[in-house]
Amino acid sequence: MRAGEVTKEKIKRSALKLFVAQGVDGTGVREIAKVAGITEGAIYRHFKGKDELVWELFNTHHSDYAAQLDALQAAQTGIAAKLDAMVRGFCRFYDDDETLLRFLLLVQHGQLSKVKDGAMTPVTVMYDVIQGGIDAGEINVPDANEATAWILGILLQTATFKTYDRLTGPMTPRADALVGACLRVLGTS
Amino acid sequence: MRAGEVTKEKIKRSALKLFVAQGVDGTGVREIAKVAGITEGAIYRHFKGKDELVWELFNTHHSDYAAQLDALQAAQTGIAAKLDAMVRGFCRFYDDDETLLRFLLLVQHGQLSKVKDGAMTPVTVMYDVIQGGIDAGEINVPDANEATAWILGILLQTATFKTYDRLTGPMTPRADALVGACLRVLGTS
Amino acid sequence: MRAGEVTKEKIKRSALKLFVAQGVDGTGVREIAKVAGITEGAIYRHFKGKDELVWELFNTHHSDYAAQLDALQAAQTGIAAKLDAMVRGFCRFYDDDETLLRFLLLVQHGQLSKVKDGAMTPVTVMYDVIQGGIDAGEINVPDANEATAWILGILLQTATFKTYDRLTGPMTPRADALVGACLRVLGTS
Amino acid sequence: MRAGEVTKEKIKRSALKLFVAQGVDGTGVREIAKVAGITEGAIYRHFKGKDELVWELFNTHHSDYAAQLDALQAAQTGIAAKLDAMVRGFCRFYDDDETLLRFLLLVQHGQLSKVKDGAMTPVTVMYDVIQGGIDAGEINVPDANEATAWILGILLQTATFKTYDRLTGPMTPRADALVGACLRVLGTS
DNA sequence: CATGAATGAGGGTTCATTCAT
DNA sequence: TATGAATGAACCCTCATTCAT
Repeated sequence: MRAGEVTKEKIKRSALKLFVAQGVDGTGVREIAKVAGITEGAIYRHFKGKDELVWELFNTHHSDYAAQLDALQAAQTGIAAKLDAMVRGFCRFYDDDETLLRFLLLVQHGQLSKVKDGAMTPVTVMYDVIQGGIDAGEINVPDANEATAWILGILLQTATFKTYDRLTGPMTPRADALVGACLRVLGTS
Repeated sequence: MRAGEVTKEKIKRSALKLFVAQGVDGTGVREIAKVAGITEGAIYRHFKGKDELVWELFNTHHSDYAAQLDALQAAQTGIAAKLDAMVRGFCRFYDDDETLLRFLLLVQHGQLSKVKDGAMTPVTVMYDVIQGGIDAGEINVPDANEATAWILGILLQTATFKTYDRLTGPMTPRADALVGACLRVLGTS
Repeated sequence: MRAGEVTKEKIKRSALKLFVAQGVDGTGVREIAKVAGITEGAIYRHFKGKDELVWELFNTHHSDYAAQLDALQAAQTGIAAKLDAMVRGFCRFYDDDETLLRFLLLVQHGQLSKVKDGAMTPVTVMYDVIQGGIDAGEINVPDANEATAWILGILLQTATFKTYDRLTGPMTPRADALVGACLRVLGTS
Repeated sequence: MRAGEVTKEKIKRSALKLFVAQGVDGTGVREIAKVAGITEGAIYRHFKGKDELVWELFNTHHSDYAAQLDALQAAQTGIAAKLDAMVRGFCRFYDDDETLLRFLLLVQHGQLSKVKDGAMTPVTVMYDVIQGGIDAGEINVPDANEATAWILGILLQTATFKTYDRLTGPMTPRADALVGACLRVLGTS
């Protein structure tokens, strides 16, 4: 890894932590630099500006998560198996890098509109799986979009409760319960 | 309503709209004043500062929502009826004042820690109902907190999807489907 | 004069002096504020930004000078009398507010392109007078534009020499000599 | 020409173009380097800093122009012939390298004070010629300095008009007219 | 009660320059 | 020699807040 790359990674890590703790608007470039152990100006060698830093942080991982979720579901057959794989994947992602996942949830409001239409996102991956289940007659819900909201809501609010300390400990042990909840909500037999 | 009260309400309404559209940090006092049709300085006659404005906006309605939800569930007997009333109430709240509900979701991260311990919130109301259902043997879930996350997730993510235009139209027509989803996820017989 | 107007004038005067002494790019907003006896932020209540300050300073006086020169020539008949009036006017302007005139010369490069086409400027006023003299057969030069450059060159370079201290004392006593030079260069009989 | 010299010339040419187009303060070292096809740091191997680059650019050519003008006038006898040679020389200089001449006009404000007293400059060359004409009784003007301003004004403002596109085409075809104007303004018979 | 001028701290960003590689 | 990462000061500008009017 080149010298510059190390700095860039330090900037990204520091920014991530601060953004999660204080929000994007609440975090200054000066502060990011200080935590990264460099000076403000150095950030601008690696990013065109604060906006680009936020966007790169979001887009890289958002796309990556989508791709990983998609790979997990594609390896399975049937809605139950696909959902099982995705939920477990989600829990693993969370436990691997909680800060990153919280960041993605935090900034999606501002960044999601920049994602180009038709791009694969965690939401579209989930939607496609559910729509597939409907088409195959495996689940019985009136609308795939609505059902997608339910599944994502169950997963994300569980994660959110951990943020507020209403739930503690890692996510992975909760995977079984989450899979059960998701299958029930979708009305699988 | 006194003259001063009218101004105060204008400030609160303007702030609410702007906060939802641009975020709290992204909205300046100058801008709030302009939309309210007054000047910056006048705001400080009604609020100690921007923070207090945000807090008053949050806490008033947050408590109010909690109280209303609690009244709705208290009037019913049995988990199914209680949940039905609360979900329909939530949908009505959303349709009545979408901006307000979005605001509460938006700022909860920063404000929730200021809510004094033991206070009644929408979350605690929902938790108590679910815990009651568990105690009464009406539902079969391992942990009331976890189940609370599921129910809130289903409701809030549905609202969130409306924000992103993945779902359209009012919430109330979706109440039946939401009640069904919630009951299934809780494993009621 | 309202309180705010006083401050605005102080800002404009301070900026003018500093711009002339150090150039526009070489003068910071902080410095302007300090010389004006206020803080940086106060400047932005009176001007949208540094650019607007420069533009207002330039355009106001540039247009004003043009109008005054035009009035002076319009009151006279014949190229000789018109030129005489304009040259004396120029000398008076210079002696009245040397800083202002130097500023106009200094920034014209950057600002002149913002002047809307067809607007009256000192250059167009002079051009019109000379073109009139050509049409009337009073002077014998091949091209009005070229002759306009000569006249303006004589006047402005004389002013420039004062900036470099190659010439000293007020301009007005030089008016006779300047008028003579201008008439000779135009080939009046 | 050594390899290093080639780079140095590229830097000087790039800087010249950018300075003329954007001003000295408006042009960054980073930008100069990019246009020259090198990196920022490399500039500092050839120049102590930006100031030295500007100064070297100015002084070299300013002195050179003075020397060339002086040689031209020295080869002639009589004010008329000397002036004729200098004006034609000026036109040739302009047509040969317009960018360079514009640069000299642009930065003279800031750099002229660094020229050591007694040094030969285009201004002093012109002054000496005119003073010589006065002493010889060939021209009749009250003050050599004033007359120098007139002659330089005629020449430089003509060049300036070309910058503003009020005059177009090369300078050389205008030489006859310029010589005529200069001789008239000096009152030669 | 309301105004809007002013403050002072901080925002994101660019700059000329230095220096390890 | 040349690179480009890094510095640190300065840039223009916006902010929440105060206060004389």
